[in-house]
Amino acid sequence: MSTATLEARTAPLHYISPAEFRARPAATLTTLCSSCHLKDLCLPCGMSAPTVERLDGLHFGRRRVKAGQALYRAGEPFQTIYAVRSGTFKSSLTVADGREQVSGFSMAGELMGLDGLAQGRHASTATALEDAEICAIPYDHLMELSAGSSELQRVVAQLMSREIVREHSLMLLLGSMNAEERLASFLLNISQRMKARGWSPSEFHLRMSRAEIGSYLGMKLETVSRTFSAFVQQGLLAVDKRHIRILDLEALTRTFEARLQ
Amino acid sequence: MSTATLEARTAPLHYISPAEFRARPAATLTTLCSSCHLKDLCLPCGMSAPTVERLDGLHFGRRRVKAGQALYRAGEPFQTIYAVRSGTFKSSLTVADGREQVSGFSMAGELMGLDGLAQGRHASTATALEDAEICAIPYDHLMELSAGSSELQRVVAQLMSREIVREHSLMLLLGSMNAEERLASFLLNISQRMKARGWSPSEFHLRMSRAEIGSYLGMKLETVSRTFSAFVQQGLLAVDKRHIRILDLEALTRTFEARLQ
DNA sequence: CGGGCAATTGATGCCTATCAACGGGTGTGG
DNA sequence: CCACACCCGTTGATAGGCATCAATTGCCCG
Repeated sequence: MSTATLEARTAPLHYISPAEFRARPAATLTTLCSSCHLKDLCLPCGMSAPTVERLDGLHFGRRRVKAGQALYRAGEPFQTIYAVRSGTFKSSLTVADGREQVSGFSMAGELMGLDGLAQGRHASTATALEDAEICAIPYDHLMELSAGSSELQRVVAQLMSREIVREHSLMLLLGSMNAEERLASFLLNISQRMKARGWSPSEFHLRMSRAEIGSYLGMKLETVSRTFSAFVQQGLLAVDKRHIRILDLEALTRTFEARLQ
Repeated sequence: MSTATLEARTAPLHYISPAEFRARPAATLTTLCSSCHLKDLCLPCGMSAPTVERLDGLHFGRRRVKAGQALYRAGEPFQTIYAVRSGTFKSSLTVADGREQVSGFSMAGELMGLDGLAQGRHASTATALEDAEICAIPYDHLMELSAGSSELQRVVAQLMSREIVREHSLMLLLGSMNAEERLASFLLNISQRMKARGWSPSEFHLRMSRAEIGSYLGMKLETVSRTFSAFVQQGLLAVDKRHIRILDLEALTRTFEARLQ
């Protein structure tokens, strides 16, 4: 881990404030969806070519976010949704005493911030787990544009609905699975998302700590660690810290489905 | 409980199929949002008067749903969202073996079915817990109308975002609260929703079984029952089956906040 | 009156949280 | 340059909370 990374991860919670972050001079780099290598994963996914070209008119600003920095924080005014270009983020909910619950992880091509629309303020905090780059999508502009395009309107609505469905499955997990099922489910999900991005689905590097995985899965970090060890002993995985190799995908899937049949 | 109610609740899962249900002749009764007594809770909430009048043009169909009937089922094509006019619904996710996990309860003025948009098919099943009445809102028509009204567009998007935020808090509950905190949280939530509807916030009748509450809160029905008994012993509640009286709201709130400070 | 379901309560065991100790890696400061 | 602090991850011992199995009551209805 680089010096900058460690500094940021261990700093009092955020390295520079998001307000400060956004106060920077406007990004000089902008992105065109039509020529983006992520267009099959990201906002344009499922759109017709003409509609994607309309998106180009918005010239989404690109920004870098260093590991440990917050992209936005719960309570801040909502104006922008974000698409991950590179790197990994965690979204977390903060409760009164400052403890956090991780509500999701976001990888390249995934959108963040849709939960801010309800109250006009961000409902969660997005933190980079490694140096990352994002597209900033001004929500107002996107709405104006989609007023003139039923297709764009549909896609945006679908994205929000997909977020609801995603949370459904997390509720299933938190409500009715045991530790092994939870971790298996998590690993299979990561594996699929890696595959969709052209990476190996069977060997990857986790960007989050055991504590962050545990928070996401509703268990303690020690239990996460023990469950990893159990999977290794069962011959399902090879684990070296955050480096994971899936040795027996079918058995892992069976573990995950233990409660589903 | 009426004969019809019991019949329906104990029938092999649904009394008449939703397909059959929807194949009925078009409802003769339609509803105007502008003159609806629920307009401050429901879809029109937060809209300007002119926009609400535009909604009137859609003439939402009204339908009755008997206790135990499914309004829609997971996997069915998505065309319509629904607003509860009267009665209570549960939304549930079904896993492979037929077991269900309750993902929410809906009361008068609340919308259901927004999760169906993601895949074009309903992601959950909505079942009436008592005889109920709903407004059927054709999603296509709503989209057409909102293309011409940025205000309507905003409200619909906010409704979806609100659903995401609602699920956030359920994730917090499932991920980090113990049995007493979960049940306290549930009761306080019901209490607030009762109050918003002009009913007593301190004395009400639950429409769902202990098993349904347990499924929603990620615990077993026996634990729900025991936790109710514990609250009675602590003087927080009076409980007679499904009839609940909150005796010490502050203490209940403290229980709920035990993990939040 | 008997069958079936909802709810309650008791006894027991398991899963996971909790507390604790240790090793490895990395940055810091004497 | 090395001792030290700190964080991350792992593993062990123990305790506690909740699931599980089981029995009972009350209620509704056939």
